[in-house]
This record gives sequence, C-alpha cells and structure tokens, in this order.
Amino acid sequence: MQQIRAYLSAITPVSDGDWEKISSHLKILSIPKNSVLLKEGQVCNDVYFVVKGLVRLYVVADGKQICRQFFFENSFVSAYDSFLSKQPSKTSADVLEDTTLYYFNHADIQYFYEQIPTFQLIGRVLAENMFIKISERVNSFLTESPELRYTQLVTNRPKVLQRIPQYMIASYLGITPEHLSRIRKKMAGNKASG
Amino acid sequence: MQQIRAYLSAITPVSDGDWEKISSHLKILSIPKNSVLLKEGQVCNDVYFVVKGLVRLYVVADGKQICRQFFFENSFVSAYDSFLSKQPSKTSADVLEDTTLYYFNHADIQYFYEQIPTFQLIGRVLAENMFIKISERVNSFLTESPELRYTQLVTNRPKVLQRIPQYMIASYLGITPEHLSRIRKKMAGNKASG
DNA sequence: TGTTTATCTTAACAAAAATCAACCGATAAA
DNA sequence: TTTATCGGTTGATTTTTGTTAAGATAAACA
Repeated sequence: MQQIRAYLSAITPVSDGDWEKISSHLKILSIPKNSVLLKEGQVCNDVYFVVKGLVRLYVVADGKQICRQFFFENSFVSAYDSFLSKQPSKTSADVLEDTTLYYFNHADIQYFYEQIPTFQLIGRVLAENMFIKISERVNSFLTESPELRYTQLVTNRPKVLQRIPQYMIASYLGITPEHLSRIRKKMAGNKASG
Repeated sequence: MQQIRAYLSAITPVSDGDWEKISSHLKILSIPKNSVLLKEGQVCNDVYFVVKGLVRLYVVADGKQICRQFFFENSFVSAYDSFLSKQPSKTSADVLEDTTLYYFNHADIQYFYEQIPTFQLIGRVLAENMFIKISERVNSFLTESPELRYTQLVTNRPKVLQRIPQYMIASYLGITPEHLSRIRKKMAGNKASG
C-alpha cells in the first residue's frame, strides 16, 4: 500500500490526513493468471494499481486479440476512456500472471476529488503522463518500421520481452507473430556477423 | 475570446472573476499561411487556441514531414509533451492557412493553477480528453487497414479532407501519397459500381 | 513419466504497400 | 503569354508484410 503513497507523493506531497482518506477506500484483489478484469462491452468502473503481476489491455478485431498495452508492478491501469465517459468499453483487460491489485472505483475517485484539494492535481498529472506515453506510441507507428519498433522495445522495455509471449508482443507492435519471428531471426543474424 | 470562455465553461463553470484572471493573460497572434509556430528542438512554451485557420503538428523522419494531428477552429493545441516536460520538442508546428490564435505561456498556466481553484479540474479534463482522442488513434493503427482509416476520416472529420492537401493526409494515415491516391481511386470505383 | 497443449519457427506463396519514374492539371511566377 | 512549380495520378517494379500450412520446441498437465 505504501507503494501507492510513494507513487502519488512523487507527484505532490500527500499528508497523513489525505492518505488516510485515500487508503481507507483502497480494496485489494489477488487473482490467478489469466483472470479477466474487464470484458468488452462492460463499463469500466475501476482504476487498478498493480502490486504484483501484470495486466494487459487488448481489443478484439477480426476475432483476434490485439494488445494495446501491458502494465507491470507499480503502475496504474484502467480502461480509462470507458471509466471517464461511463460508456461500454471497446477494450478488455486480463492478467497474464498471478496478480495482486489495489483498486478504487468511480465513486471513490469522485470523493477524492471533492475531499482532497490536491487530488485534482494528481488526477491531472496522471492524465498528462498517460497522454505523453501514448503520444510516443503514435509517433512510433508514424515514423518507425516494425523492426525498429521492436528494437526500441527491446532496449526500452526489456520486461515486456521477458514476461510476455511473443505473439502478444507482435500484436502490440501491429504485426503478425510470423513476421516478428522473422525480424528476430534477421536481427540475430546481423548481430552475429556485425 | 468568448469562444475560449465557452469552451472552458463546458468543462466547469467559469466565474466572472476567474475569467478576468484568465483573459487578462491571453495574447493574440495573427499569422499568414505557412508560418512556423514551433521548430523541432525548441522547448514549447505556449498553449494556443485556434480562433481562425488551422494548426498542424508534425515530426520529421527520413527528411519527410509526417503529420501527427490537425487542429481547426475552437480547439486547443500545443506540443504538450514538450510543454509539460520542458524538454526540446520532437514535434514541429505550423499553420496551413492564415490563422488567428490566442495563447498563453507556461507561467500563465502556473498562475491559473495557483490562483483559480477550478483550473486544476480544467487542466485535468483537457488532458483526459486529449488522452481519449489519441487512444482512438492508436486503436486505429492497431486494428484498421489504411483504407478503413481513410474512410473513417472521411466520415468523422470531413474538414480534414476539405482543407488539407492529400499528401499531408497520407502521412497522417501512415501511408504514402501514391497509396492514398490508389485507395481513393478504388473507392470511387466501388461507389460507382455498387 | 509421457502426453497434450501452447508457442515459436520456417518455408512457399499471396497480398499490401513502398519506391521509382513519368505524366497531368492547376496555379503561381516571370 | 510562357514557364516553373506543386499536388495529384498512374504504371512498372521491388520490398514488406500477411497467409497458409507444416514442423519444432517448450511448457503444462495427467
């Protein structure tokens, strides 16, 4: 639980009183690998904080699951568009390992916004940070080849390589598993000869 | 200027006193077609509101300009990642028509956050909305073909078609101008025969 | 342990998209 | 008016990526 306080404190100081208000609303959830957190069509009513394990957001297109993002320990995750708009989510969520989460719901957060003056600042910075991260993802689709996107992933997010099956990484990169396999083969060859 | 007040009031009520504080910091800028607003490598220090005309954000890759987004009348625009982080921007900005803008800088916004309690809420909602919009763009790259991305653009953002040259739209969709031309030809054919 | 299932790789082929180059039409400049 | 220039189109070709199908590896499980 102190992980969350530390996370929020990095944005703005959290007093003991404020933390009491927040922590008293936190619920904990431990679920095994492959458990579903949110199904497409449901309204997302919760924001999760990953303590242990890993959450995946994905969309289904042409019957295939396409991974939007992976969230590891010490990060917040939600189908935030659905959460904010209260519209049915196009995104689904599940966990790829045995996972422990803290979470709070829409009403909790409304309460925080009303009762904790600095929580507006926290909410803003969290949204800003999400925006910055996803902006980089758009940039990578616009300016980088799949091969470069993969090498960037290797250097910037090694955890993804270590903990997520390759066919899911392929969908995250916007390519087929077969194509990613070829990219890896090609890179291995280059590395050996160069 | 009332456009801005209306825009913000749609998020949360803006009192006369708050509006006085905000509007007294607004600066206006009228610039001709093709003027540069921000060059790659500069730190973005301003947030603009488009009164008339149209702003383009783009990145340069392999010597080519690739359009990230277009902003028409009645919208806020900034290289927001650079603005927030105060790091040199990878994104450039210019105007594609004679354009009139209101703008305020980083210090102005800090002042708003400190002096106007509800401005934190406004900043949060603006960031949330930007996040939701760009999320849809990521989704479109992950799940849609270039042809579908184009047809979606035709139906959802006709202004883009009307006011922006085709080769820029192509880069926005992540394809070459030649390919977009072929997509259009194919669609015109389908329409005639279907 | 052996057996099943999931994941990854490989190859042959097909489709999609990029590249290269020529050309057309409209607009702007001389 | 003539001449450049720019944006768009088209065709031929190459490159990239997807599809299909088969086999290899490895993990999960009885």
